[in-house]
Amino acid sequence: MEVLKNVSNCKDCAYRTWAFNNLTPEELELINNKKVEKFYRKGENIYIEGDPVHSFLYLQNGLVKLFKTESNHKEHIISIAKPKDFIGLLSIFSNQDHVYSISAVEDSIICFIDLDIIKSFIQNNGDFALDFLKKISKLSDSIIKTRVDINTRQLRGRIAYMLLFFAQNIYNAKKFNLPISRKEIADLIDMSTENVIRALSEFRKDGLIQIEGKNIVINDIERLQKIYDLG
Amino acid sequence: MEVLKNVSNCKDCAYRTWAFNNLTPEELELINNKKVEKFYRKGENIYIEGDPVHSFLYLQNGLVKLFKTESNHKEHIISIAKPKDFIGLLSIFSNQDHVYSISAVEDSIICFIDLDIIKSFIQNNGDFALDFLKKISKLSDSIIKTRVDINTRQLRGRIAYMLLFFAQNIYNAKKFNLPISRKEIADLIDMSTENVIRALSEFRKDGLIQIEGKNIVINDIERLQKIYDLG
DNA sequence: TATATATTATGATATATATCATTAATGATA
DNA sequence: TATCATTAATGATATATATCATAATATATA
Repeated sequence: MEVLKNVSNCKDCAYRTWAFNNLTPEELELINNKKVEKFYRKGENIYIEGDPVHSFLYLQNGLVKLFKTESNHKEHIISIAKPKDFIGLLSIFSNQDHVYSISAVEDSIICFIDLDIIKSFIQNNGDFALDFLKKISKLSDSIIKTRVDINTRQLRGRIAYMLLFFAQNIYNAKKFNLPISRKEIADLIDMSTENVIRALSEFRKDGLIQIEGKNIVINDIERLQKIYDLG
Repeated sequence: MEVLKNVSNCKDCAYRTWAFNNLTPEELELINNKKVEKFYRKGENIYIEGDPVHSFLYLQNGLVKLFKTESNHKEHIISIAKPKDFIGLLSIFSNQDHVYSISAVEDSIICFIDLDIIKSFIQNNGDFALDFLKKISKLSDSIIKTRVDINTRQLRGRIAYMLLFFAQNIYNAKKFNLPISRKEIADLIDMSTENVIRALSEFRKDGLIQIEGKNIVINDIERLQKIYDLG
């Protein structure tokens, strides 16, 4: 991790329109002064389960995963956040400590804003509060939807989901580099690593995808969508 | 469904402390005048997927389920709400229409508050906004936690989870009446109905529980907890 | 009350998935 | 570059779960 020196100005931040559009110039100046931007190399932890909650985290660049080790020792990825996403879960507003861990899946730049500042904005700026709730609730519900989508399907449907997720949701391209390992895919879709590998090989043999290591090309997005739909 | 006439006063509502504690007397009076209490018989739908979002829903009494039919025709229960719970998902603040359906699992009384009123409170009452966000985020995250808890476990662990959920979370008793059918348990934990029945029979044979129809007595809560923990 | 319908229950069998074993390929490191 | 460690790949086998079939109860409805 590295604290960035030449920090960007919040006013010019490409993501400002996301949820910070309703701040007054003074409020914007305040977070601009107080925010800290940090760079994390792929694989680094941003925080781990049990760490105290201090900040509201905002992903500027890169890709991070939210994960947890279950009591049965299985590691589980709850969600993957992409640029413009608030990172974490809403419980930062109600919990003292983080319930999940977060680490960088790709080199990432994360913007830390003191949570008390966000709270004061909610308290004092009604337009911000309402808009913020809208934005943040969308993200929270999409995590729930993802879990349901995945868990009501079996292996092939889940793999199709994951491929479509990266192609459509993250990279917006048919050709991309898988940012996570086969083991991490397994932890994301709750299947064994071997079966993830097998399903990917199967999809390749069927001509649905080309895959060489982490390099993926999606050949037949419609058929992939159908596999997902039928589950 | 039946609109109740002898409505209770919000001031005296046992659940007011939950999230409406920071309202001014005038604001409280406003929701008291505008709220509508409705009675739903077991099995009735409160709303279905696609219905427009009008109200913030608050469960006064009874038990309801939030569910969805997937594209692969599997029905899936996302969560079960108990008294004092806000019902639904946060996306009511960002979506025009409901994404999931809700129906009564037991006879229930639901309090409908116009969503615009809640939104205006968020906009105009900072203390309310902050407290409301805290409360509502806790609920949202607990749904995510539940999905993870269930989906990282296999049949017996999931059944144990479900039994502990009703015993500890809903009824606070070792003896209770299962409010949902075996099929609904299956839809909740993403397993087949037959396997749910089999696991319950197995738990009975092992002396973990007594079960006769919907009537359940938990004999060995520690062992049940262990089955859940080991997954 | 009688009849139809849904729920619960259980066994047999098929299918899906996990686990174990082994090898190859890749990446990290001295 | 050589060595070690991790990841990926594949087959064989064990285990978990779903599906199909059938019967017994329970519940709803005419």
